[in-house]
Amino acid sequence: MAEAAVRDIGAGILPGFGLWPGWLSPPDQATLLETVLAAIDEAPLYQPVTPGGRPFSVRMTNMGSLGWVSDRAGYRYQPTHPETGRPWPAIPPMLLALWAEATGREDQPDACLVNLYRNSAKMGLHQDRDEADMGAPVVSVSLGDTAMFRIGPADGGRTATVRLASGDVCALSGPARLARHGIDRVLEESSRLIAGGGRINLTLRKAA
DNA sequence: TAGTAGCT
DNA sequence: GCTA
Repeated sequence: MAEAAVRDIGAGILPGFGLWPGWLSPPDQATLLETVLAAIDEAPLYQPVTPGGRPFSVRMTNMGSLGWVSDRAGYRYQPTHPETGRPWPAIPPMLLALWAEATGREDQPDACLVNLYRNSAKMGLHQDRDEADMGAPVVSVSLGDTAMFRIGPADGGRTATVRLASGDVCALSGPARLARHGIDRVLEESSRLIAGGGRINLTLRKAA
C-alpha cells in the first residue's frame, strides 16, 4: 500500500474532506474484495427499509462489533445481523491498517458498513450522525464501478461532485465530519473488479 | 431528510 | 443540482 498524499479538495470548498485516489493497487483491491465476499457469505446482503418503510436501492451488510441498520424502528447500530441474528463478521486486518494510516489514530473502528450498488442503486444526500463519538472520522473505500459522489457542507451550502473510482479512499473528518453526502449514480461497466458488475463501498466508523 | 420523481 |  503506497503512501498516498492527502488531496484535500476542501480548500475553499470543504475543509476536512480528504481524498486519496488510487490508495489500493489493483492486486490489493482484489485481495480486499475476496475478504469482503467471504464476509458477505457469513452475513448476507439484505435490502433495508427507511423508517418510513421505503426500501433502499442499495443492499447492505456489516463487519465489526456493531453494524448500521435501518428499519421501521429507525436508524441504529446493533451487534447482530437483522435477518440471521448472528454477530457480524470481523473487520479484516487490512481495513484496520488502512484506518490507522488514513487517520493517524491509535484507536480502531468498530463498524464497517458494506454497501453494494447494483442496478442503478443510489444513496440520497444524508449526514452520518448515528455514531456516539462524532469526533472520530469516517473513512470510505470504493471497489468496483466508479461512483459520482456528491458532498456539501453540513449546514446546507453548495455541493460538489467527486468521482470515486475503485481503490480510492476518502475521509470525512473535522469540519467535514457532518458533511451532507450521497451517491448520485454509479457508472456501469467502468470497472471489471466485481463479477456481475456494480460497486461496493466500505465505510469505517467508530459507532460506540 | 441514508427515498424518489420531476424539472431546470 | 434543486424542490417537493
